[in-house]
Amino acid sequence: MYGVNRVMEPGEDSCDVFCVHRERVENVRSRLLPPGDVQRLAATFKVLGDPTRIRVLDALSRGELCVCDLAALLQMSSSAVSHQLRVLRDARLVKYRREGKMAFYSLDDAHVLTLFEQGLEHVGHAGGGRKEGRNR
Amino acid sequence: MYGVNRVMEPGEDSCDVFCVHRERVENVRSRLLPPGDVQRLAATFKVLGDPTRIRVLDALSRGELCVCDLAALLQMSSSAVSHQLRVLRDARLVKYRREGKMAFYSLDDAHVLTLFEQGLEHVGHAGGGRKEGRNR
DNA sequence: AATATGCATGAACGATTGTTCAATTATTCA
DNA sequence: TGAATAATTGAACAATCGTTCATGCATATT
Repeated sequence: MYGVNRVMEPGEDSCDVFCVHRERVENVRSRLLPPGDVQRLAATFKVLGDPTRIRVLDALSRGELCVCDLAALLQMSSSAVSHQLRVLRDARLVKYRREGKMAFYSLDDAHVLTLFEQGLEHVGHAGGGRKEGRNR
Repeated sequence: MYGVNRVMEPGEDSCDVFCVHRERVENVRSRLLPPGDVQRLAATFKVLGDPTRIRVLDALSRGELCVCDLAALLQMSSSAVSHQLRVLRDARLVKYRREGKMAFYSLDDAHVLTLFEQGLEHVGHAGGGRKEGRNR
């Protein structure tokens, strides 16, 4: 098939590991994401990778809510909510608007909801309980 | 506007936190994702939330590779790669095919690439270096 | 059968994470 | 001005994560 189990030449550019489909690897290497993108991408997904933050985003997917609304809704302290909101804010997943002493949070843009839905598609939303398509 | 800063009645269903836009919260509460979906969604994103695993998926986005290819390409031990591949496999993000003593890994389905691209859109792939659209 | 290879796994370590508790800032109302 | 309220912040803790190192298990080669 390909050049399986190629043995590396003595003088050749050594890269620590042998036993490689060389052409294929070189081809892929030239098209890898730049490190900056890798970091940013991983950072974004990492922020999404917490149940509490998912619940926050899910709550906000219907419209803006203030911190104490979120705290009441999710049954957690406003401190905990606030900490998570900061993380979400730093990742530009939510934005906020101040009105008096309250802060109203909402999803930052459409990408967030799309990511959300794509994720749900992947896990197959097999849990039931809510209608498909999230009708909104 | 809404019923801001409503005071909770003495006999009323207490939920730990006050100061709520009650109708709004109740409305949202009835449409929240079921806990199972929340967990699965967070678990999937958590797996995606690591630079090494992003690099693995990025490498596999061009086609299947064996473990030692990945190790050479990403300059890491095959043990580390194998561990991460197991995590990715458990999350159904990659699948594998055995051929002799080699294991060829590839992305599990189209959702993975879509999630990937959506994530890139969110971070704005500001790093440059690779053409937009990933032409594939 | 004995050796070598490609990969998977378990234990263990340092590093990071999310929560709680306490204190602080900023705004509203009396 | 002073008290009350909404939210933010910092320190600290247990829990989780990703890597390394060592070992185990198949398959292939001699």
